[in-house]
Amino acid sequence: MASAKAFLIDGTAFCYRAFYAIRALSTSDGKPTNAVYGFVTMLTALRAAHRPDYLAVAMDAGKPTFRHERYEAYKQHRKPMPDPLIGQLPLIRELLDTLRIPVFQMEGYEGEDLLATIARRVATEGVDVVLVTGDKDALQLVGPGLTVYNPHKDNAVFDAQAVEARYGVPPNRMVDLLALMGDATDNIPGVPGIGEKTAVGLLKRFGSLEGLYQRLPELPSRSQRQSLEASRSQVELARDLARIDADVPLTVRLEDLAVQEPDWERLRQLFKRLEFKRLLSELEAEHPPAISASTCAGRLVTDAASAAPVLARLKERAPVAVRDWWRDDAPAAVSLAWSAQDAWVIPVTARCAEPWCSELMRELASAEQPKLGHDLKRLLRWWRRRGDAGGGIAGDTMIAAYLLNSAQAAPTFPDTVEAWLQVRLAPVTPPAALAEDDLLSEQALPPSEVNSMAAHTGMVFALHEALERELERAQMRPLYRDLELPLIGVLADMEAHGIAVDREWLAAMRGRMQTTIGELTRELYRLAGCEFNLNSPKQLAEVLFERLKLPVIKRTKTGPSTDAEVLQRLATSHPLPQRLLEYRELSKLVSTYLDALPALIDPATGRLHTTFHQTGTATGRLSSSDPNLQNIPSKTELGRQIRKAFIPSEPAWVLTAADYSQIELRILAHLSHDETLIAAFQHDEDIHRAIAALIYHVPEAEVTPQMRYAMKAVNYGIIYGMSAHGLANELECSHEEAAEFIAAYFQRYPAVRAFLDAQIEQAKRAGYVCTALGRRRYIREIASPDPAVRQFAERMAVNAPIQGTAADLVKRAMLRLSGELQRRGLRSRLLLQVHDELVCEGPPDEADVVAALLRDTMEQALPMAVPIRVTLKRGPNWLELSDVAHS
DNA sequence: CCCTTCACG
DNA sequence: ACGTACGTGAAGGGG
Repeated sequence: MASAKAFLIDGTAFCYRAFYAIRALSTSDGKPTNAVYGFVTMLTALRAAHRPDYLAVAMDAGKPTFRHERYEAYKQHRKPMPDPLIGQLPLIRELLDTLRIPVFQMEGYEGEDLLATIARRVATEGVDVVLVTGDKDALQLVGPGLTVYNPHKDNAVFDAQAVEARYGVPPNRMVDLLALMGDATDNIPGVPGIGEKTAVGLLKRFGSLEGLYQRLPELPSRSQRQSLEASRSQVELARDLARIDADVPLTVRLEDLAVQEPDWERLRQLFKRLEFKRLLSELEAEHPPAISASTCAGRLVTDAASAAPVLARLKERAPVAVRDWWRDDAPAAVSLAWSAQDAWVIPVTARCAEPWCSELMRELASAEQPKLGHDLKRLLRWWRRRGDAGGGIAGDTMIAAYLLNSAQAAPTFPDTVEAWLQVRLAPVTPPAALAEDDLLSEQALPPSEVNSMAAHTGMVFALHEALERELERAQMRPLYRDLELPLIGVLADMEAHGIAVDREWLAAMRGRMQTTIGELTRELYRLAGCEFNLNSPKQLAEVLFERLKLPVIKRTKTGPSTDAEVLQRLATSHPLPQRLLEYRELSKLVSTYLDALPALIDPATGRLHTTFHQTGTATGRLSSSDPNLQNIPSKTELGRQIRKAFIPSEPAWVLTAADYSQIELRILAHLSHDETLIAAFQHDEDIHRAIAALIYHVPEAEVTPQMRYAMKAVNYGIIYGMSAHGLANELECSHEEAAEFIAAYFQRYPAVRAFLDAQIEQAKRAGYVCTALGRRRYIREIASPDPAVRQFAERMAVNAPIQGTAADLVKRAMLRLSGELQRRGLRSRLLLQVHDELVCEGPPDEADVVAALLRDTMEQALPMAVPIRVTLKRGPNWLELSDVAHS
């Protein structure tokens, strides 16, 4: 049997090698990682190739050693270690610790001294030692059972024979050789006129340095004699310096060096932190994320008897952690925990109808029962639909995590736990994969799954605590507690109630449009001279630009563009583009709305139930999906007809829609404190006209529609962080003209300029910008060296506080409105939010009260330096709305 | 799954 | 050398 192998690595040399071998790498926040990366890959390669039984790494202490004391110039010419490498040393230490590889380091000694010392101890136990280093000094240690391996020089392994073959002297004479010929890396000069060849020759003849000096007169060459004589003391010093000290006072036991299983979980965390994506995925492929938190034993609730203690706990009304496990549109199981050790799993689907389960759900849903969870809106919506009251949300980790990092859309619960608690939760087999009929059988819901679910649930408390602490630090607790948390219930109600639609109207529209689409299709084929897929931009491009030889106006990443702007321009040279625009408008309406909406009507209610996403945007806005009810057409007459399908849910009821008027501009005036802009709003007239009058220096009455249009574009440009180029594009004017508009605007509104600059400044300084209610958007790209990326970040920094404050405002209005509707016992209810618009329905006799409430809650949502105005309309559907007179 | 296009504010 | 306002979601094509 081959004897065991110990690989002892010169860590400092390894670091240098890794640092210079790997191109600059860094994490997204700019911390260099190339040396760590190189260290990992080199070490992995070494282990894979040689499968050592023992491993150790020795590092220089970075402090003067006995060598410096004896020789001032020792290594003095060496440049200090580069800062980016120094910065990575702690990470490399952490890496080695995680890999469970022992690291030796001692003041006053170099790594090689430690390696030699360890090697000597280890060798006595019959283990073959391999020193991993590129330093020639180490060759002096070579002997029986000890070789030197330089992985970067042809994988050369030096045993005694190889040393002699390469250097012409045995290992124990290497110090003599190095002293004679010098060693540039250590700043040791050597003897003038004596190079490697001569030095080897001398040592062969005289045996050793000592022998050489004793028998110096025997040397025939006078010049060599003189040179050696003159540098004798220096050569002897060099020899002593080169001699590795294998007697470092250090305790080491062989078993400490035994190769161990790395701490995979910590290694995963480290790779993740360092953003080593490839290494991370390779690691996860071989070592799936560790299961943790499995100490939590969950108890299964399957009948009235096992439900009794849970019911009793619920009656105490202590905060409870809740997690829900969904199959399709209903929770397959709900798990509860009062502490990490006190968790219960209730399979819901199978037992939903039984009284004990209904009672549990009712107690849990109760507004009196404080609940902590992750995306509680989903459960709340389900409870509302079942007729349970629903409420009592004491915390939601999804919302809290979103407020702390709105850049990342809706992270899952395990991801959030991992990000904040550095714990990887064992995956739970989705109950959807479990048997439909019987969730209660051992096979369908094995104890390991129950325990995993319990572990997740128990983790809610710790996660929420960590998030709340951070919210407190970021001064977002009021935003969280007083706005976002209570909004969950409002949104759940809106979703659960849904909005009624007129199927017949949608079907009739669809029929009409299909006919037109058929006609258009035939005509388009005729105009093209061939049949092609009208929905394929690629095939269309071929027809337009190759077959019809029309000019390419602009390009996308993949080919010539065929978007509406391009087609509009081509329309003057050929009839096809115009027809295609018409086709596109119709096919968009049919596929996105007329086909999709009826399919999403809930058969149980006959209504559309959108999902509002409270954590979907970077700015604080809501988003809506399945279906998206925030992008129902309004701009073209044809598209607007779709709105006629949105109707009240009771006969004779009315819809009331309330729109903020120029909300973002008003917010800009408020946030910038620009007196001129504030005054313009206080006069409460057509703001674009008023601003145009100021910029063009004409009386308001003489502002032309073109002037007003241009000012409107400039106003929106400001909100979007405009560039002269963008504005020129929008206004179809020259770059110079656009620049003049902007200059004139900022001259008129200097505080606006200052405000915009301050946002960019704030983003640069703090890394984030804030809304009126303290909502943050982190903008890391603001420091990007790439000007395009940076400018994009600057526009985000300008836009986010404005768009986000508008979101704050409308959310507050929703909250108050919903509270008032409830408090007054009105039957009217809030149905939709479309960013700056709220839509309600209710009986006609409540319509005036509702209109007044909408106006009041929306206009008074936050104290502002400018008046906030709301336009109110009502009618029998979302299309046919008439103005509500100002009361 | 990514891209393009287009619906909204 | 290149594309240019901010924020979304959905559909359809194509690799």
